[in-house]
Amino acid sequence: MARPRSFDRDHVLHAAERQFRASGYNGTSVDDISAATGLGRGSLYAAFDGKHGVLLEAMAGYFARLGQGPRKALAGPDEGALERLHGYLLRAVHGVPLAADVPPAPDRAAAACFAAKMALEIGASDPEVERLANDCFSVVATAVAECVRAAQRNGDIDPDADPDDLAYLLLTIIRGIDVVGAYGHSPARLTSIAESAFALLPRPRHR
Amino acid sequence: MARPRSFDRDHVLHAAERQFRASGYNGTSVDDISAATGLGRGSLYAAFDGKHGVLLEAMAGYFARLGQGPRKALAGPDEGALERLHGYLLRAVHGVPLAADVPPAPDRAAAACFAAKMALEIGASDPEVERLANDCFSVVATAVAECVRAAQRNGDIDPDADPDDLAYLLLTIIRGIDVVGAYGHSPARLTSIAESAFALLPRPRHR
DNA sequence: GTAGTTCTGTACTGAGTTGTCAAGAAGGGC
DNA sequence: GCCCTTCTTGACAACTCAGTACAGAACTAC
Repeated sequence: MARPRSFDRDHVLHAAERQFRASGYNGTSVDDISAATGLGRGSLYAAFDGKHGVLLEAMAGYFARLGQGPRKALAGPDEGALERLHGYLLRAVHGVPLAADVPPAPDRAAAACFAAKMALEIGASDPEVERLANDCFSVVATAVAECVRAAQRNGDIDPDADPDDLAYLLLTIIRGIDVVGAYGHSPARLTSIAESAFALLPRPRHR
Repeated sequence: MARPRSFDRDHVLHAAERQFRASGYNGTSVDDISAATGLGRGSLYAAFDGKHGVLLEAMAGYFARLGQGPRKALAGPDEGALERLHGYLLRAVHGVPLAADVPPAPDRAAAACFAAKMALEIGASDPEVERLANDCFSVVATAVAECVRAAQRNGDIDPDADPDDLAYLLLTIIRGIDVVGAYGHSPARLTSIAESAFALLPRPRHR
């Protein structure tokens, strides 16, 4: 009974996310989003209620993808849990991809976690963004902690270590790699950091 | 033979730094800087050549302060080196203060390392900022590595560990704490992360 | 005290920004 | 095939921003 939307909502949000990650929130104008998505201003305002609305929805989409990216990558049997953690740490060197089948962003600052970037830039003055970013962190932290527990059950990590503490630490390191990557360090250097972190994981004592 | 400046250059740069750290680069207007520093536009342009110039000089000042803050805090005899590392990690929970005698910023995103914040926000499109930020990182990394070596000499850290790798990892964790802090986590949670990191430092085997 | 130089504040310009609006286009129900 | 609803497009007005220019103030040297 009415004209249907001619654009794919997710596709638009992806393009907007890429733009926000590349230029930051305040560095991105509505015209930039318009150009990146191909949508006119009017459509943008009608569909997302402006720049801030686009950001919130893009972050919500990002959050939703975390359930299919990191969470799936970390879930699995106890046996390979330690190796899954290892792989996850190493993949963090290349940043957080826009989507599973999309290559990571060319420059490292744009490859950093979307939620982290937005939280650092505007989280202090934007509670909604801060909360969304924290949600992103929490969901991955839970997945990492579960993977740590799996590795503990398999005897690969010291059973006395607190899995939640360890998960927080690992995620903190991964977010730190994003920052160090933004300084312009080579992937090799970042890999070295990730490997050092992995090497320090507490192994069972009776080894 | 001419009218002297009526403002203190360092004071102005400090105020500008606070503003940049609170609102980000693109979120800060020249008028904001003017209001924060009390300087008129004309004086700002004459003394610093505009917003970008203010940023570069503020970052240079930040860099200079690193030599008196972290570097001095980490330097010292081999004996207390491990404890100095411990203290440094724990202080990172409160962020990087504007100056030694100034309390840390009220909200955590504004307390994050100035260089890191700027690198993440505009480093990708601003090579000068990226380089300055990297300089900041390097000088502290060197100081941390030296402190690690001191702790190794004192038998508190595994002598087989690579001090440079460990320093990079520790600094990555500290930068990660900035990010996690921006999510709104409590200082207690950040402290827990810092303590977990410290606990994982490789101790000598013959203990 | 005066001249000369530099600093300070403000007004101005042009570009860029956001959010709105109205007119036209496109598609589904009947 | 017609009508109605919704989407889309582009233009518009109000505003903010960065950077410049100019006039006045302050200070020093003589």
